[in-house]
Amino acid sequence: MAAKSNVRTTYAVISKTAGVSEATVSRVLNGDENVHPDRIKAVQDAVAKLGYKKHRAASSLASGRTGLIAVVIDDDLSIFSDPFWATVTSGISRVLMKNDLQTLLMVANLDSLDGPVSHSLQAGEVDGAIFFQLHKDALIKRLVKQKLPMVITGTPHTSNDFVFVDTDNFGGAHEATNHLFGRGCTNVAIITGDIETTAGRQRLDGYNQAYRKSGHVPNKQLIAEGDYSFESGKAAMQRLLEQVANLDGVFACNDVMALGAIAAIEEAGKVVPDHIKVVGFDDSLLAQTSRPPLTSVRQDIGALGEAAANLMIAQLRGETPEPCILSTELIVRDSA
Amino acid sequence: MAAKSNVRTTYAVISKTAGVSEATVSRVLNGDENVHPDRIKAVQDAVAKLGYKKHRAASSLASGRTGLIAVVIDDDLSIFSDPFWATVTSGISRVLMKNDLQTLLMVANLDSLDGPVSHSLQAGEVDGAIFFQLHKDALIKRLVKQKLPMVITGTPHTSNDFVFVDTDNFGGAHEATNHLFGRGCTNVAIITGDIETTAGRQRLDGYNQAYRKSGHVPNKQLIAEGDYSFESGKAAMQRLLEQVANLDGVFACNDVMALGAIAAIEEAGKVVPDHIKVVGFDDSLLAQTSRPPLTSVRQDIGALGEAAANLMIAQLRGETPEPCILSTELIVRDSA
DNA sequence: CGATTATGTGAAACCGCTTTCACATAATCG
DNA sequence: CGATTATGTGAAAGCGGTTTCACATAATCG
Repeated sequence: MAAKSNVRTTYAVISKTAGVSEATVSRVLNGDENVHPDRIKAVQDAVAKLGYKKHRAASSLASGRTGLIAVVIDDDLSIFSDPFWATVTSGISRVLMKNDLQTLLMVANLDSLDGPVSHSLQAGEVDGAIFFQLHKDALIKRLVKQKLPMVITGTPHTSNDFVFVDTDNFGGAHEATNHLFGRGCTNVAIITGDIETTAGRQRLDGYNQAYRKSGHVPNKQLIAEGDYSFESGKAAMQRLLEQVANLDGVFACNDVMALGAIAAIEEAGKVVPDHIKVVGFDDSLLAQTSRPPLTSVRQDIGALGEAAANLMIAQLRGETPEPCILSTELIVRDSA
Repeated sequence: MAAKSNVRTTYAVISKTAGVSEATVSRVLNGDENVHPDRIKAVQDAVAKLGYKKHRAASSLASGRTGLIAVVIDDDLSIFSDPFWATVTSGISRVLMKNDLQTLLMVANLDSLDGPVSHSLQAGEVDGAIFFQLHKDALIKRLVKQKLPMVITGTPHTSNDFVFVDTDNFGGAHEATNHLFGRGCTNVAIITGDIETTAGRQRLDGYNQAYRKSGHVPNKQLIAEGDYSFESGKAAMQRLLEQVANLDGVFACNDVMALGAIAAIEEAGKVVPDHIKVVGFDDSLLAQTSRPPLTSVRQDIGALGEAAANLMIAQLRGETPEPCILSTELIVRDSA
């Protein structure tokens, strides 16, 4: 009388209830075309009735597909204070989940080609990997050879052969700089981000081109190098204030540096935006809460994640998708 | 002549190279005590030589353990701008990885007891789950019955039966309030967070108790309700300024609201900290970059994640660990 | 209308690891 | 010193799906 309760529902049970073989159950559950409608129905009914859910491990073992996509993040300083990747990741996760894939998070140092992450990826523990802002290409190159589907968030140094998504850094910087000219500025400086990164260089390029288009020539003195930190923004601004007379506009390559710049400007006794106008990049929370509220280039970070996930899914289907560049939007507030 | 290259190394290969049975290979690789040292050595050598890595799916299927821990995040607004959970998660991930566990990220709406997350967890796709700031206990309660090891980050409403980690919200708020009195304030208001949450209530309690200890009685007028947003902080402060004469100190339950409060104070023509002193909570990036720099209660968020992971690991070992409360530190800057 | 091609199905092998069980050998005991 | 108890090991049976293969039946053809 004691019913065997709580035994896992398996194909055995389903095939019995539906009156078909386990093979057919598998076919139905994997969307095989060549199954008679009646049986498809029978299986689906049984599945619904029994509340069946496939056993991932068993399925993986048999099929070789794990249903897992790794999101790999270099274990860096920036991670700890930057809401950026959190947002991207949640975008990725949402899309993957909709496609019945799981997100495996790997936060680790990627310098070594021999770390646990590297092992996991090479051992086929995942069906694909999405990378964030990589400084080292070595690992990626190796994985590409192994034909592991990959997507890179941010433009890679060696742009060939990789599938990537990125914000339109160039366009955003271009628009920001343009906006400053449009507001009547004539001496517009830039506080760059880390020029080692592709994003940093692209933003600088955008600034330069906008400058040329305005009919002026970008003076080298107007280019101050920062590293995305508050301090660097402040220091860069102080230097600019000393060296450049008539400075009336600054494009900072992220919001944090823009705030640093504003701090420096106010310490020098000048007023934003009356004397000097400031534009940031990211449109982070900081931009909204600072005083004066910061004009900034917004990138749709969630969309970035979703795009990355979609590119991954395309690859899993066997397609070879084109890289994807997402456009930006200038949010105008009081600072410029 | 064509060597079968690129075939996966399996126990079959290892057992041959090491001259033992597959069973013994398994024993060695799972740390079984009862194996002769010589054979352990033999197996380990073979493993090293062949660069072997266990096949997770196969191992899962056979053992019932997946090696996966879910990190479950309610798909809420807060996620998108709050670096908090990113930091916690990376702490979790780091510790888990060290213990040969993987982090499965699940960002989803948890209201339904029938969503994909719920299914995954109940279907045994993971060995345990770490939850963030939950509003609904229903899912958790069900999982607890299924004996799925769980850790909750943040204090749950129904505090019994759950293993959780949290910041010492009470202590932090207590210290913050105390600090204001120590600075000579006599009329100290609080801008609370969401009182529905345990954290919000605990911070209020800390404020109240510190107030009483100082010998004064906390006036109801001094308690303004916020919801952690900039706007709410600003609005709350405006109300306080109207209603309370001689206000000279404010404890805001997070940094964002503290900035909102400062904005309101300055708009009212008063100066921080000369007229009114302000303390925040979180010691986020905002606190460092605001003007004046914000005195704030710092919580070690990375440690919170590590603690959560460690509690999970303890449960996996069969222990029933005590909840864990992490202490805070008051970072004194210019605002108070 | 018999021969050929499509279509649908189930039996069974297999994916790579874990674990039970039986068994051989070594250590301990009365 | 024969009888117990420990200790170490391998053969083999799963774990729960997927996929090949052979086979039956239905549709199409000359």
